[in-house]
Amino acid sequence: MSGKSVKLSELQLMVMKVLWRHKKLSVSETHQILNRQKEMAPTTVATLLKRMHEKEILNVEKEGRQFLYSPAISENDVKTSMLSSILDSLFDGSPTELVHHLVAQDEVNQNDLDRIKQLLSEGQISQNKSKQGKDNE
Amino acid sequence: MSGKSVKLSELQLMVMKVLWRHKKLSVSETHQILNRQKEMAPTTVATLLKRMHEKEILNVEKEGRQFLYSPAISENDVKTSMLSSILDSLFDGSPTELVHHLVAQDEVNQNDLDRIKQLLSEGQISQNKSKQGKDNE
DNA sequence: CGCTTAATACTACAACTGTAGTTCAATCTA
DNA sequence: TAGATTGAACTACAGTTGTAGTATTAAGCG
Repeated sequence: MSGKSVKLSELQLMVMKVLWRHKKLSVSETHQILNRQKEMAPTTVATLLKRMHEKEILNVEKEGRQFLYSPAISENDVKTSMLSSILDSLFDGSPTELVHHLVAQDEVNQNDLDRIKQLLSEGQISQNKSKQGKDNE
Repeated sequence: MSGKSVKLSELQLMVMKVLWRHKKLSVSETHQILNRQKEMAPTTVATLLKRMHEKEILNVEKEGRQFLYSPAISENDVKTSMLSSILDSLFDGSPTELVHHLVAQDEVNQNDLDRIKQLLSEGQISQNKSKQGKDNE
């Protein structure tokens, strides 16, 4: 399971990232955080969250008179889904192509290269990846 | 240049792929090709092409009484743009993370792995960051 | 108990997208 | 030359997204 193709807009992704990090937030909390990156009205955020809930990418629960939203899909699922989406649509499903492009366009520095190789070497067995960076708040 | 952020929908990408491959096509030719993958009315294709031209992602030229459309942006630019877009939005700009994810999910088989490693080795030696000013964007 | 406030609900609207019908004009063909 | 065909132009419409104003309602405060 968890193999549904999720496609999120830029903004929706911003919302998700906030919620992945904070687990569960009210509308106004979400607004406060989002507002730092991009100014918008509180009602805008409310609408966004509501719609995202309608699409079942967010869960809601009521606490008192306010809603608490939380992610209904994991960051990993979204990454997988979006990555495999561009993989198919742009790179003919070839990860090699993708990586090649990544390297060729210089998005990757020597350090990255080393780490990637490192990771590839140990790679194919363990798929343990959990690194959560906290930023603001 | 060529550092503008292009974002194309799935369908638009299909159109682009057809045009990248065939260089220059009339509406009906495009329709015929696209129609194999996804059934749609000829007028639909015409509308698509027209809109894409309005957005300057396609060039047009008139031949007799029909239009010939051709790509106004290269496949490479689109790959770069979309790749760097998800790189930033999903992987905090870290190609390592991206590759890691690619590997961690079953998208990559042993053969891919080998080729990627191979390719990384070359990348590291030959085109070793011969550019400092990645002042794109 | 009224008033202010906080929160949600409802409504709106424009741009973009997928989709395609209808109309009109140019061409080809019998 | 008239009818059929081909292409493009114009129009339409619903769904999504970004954006936010307005209305309503439930609390909390004096």
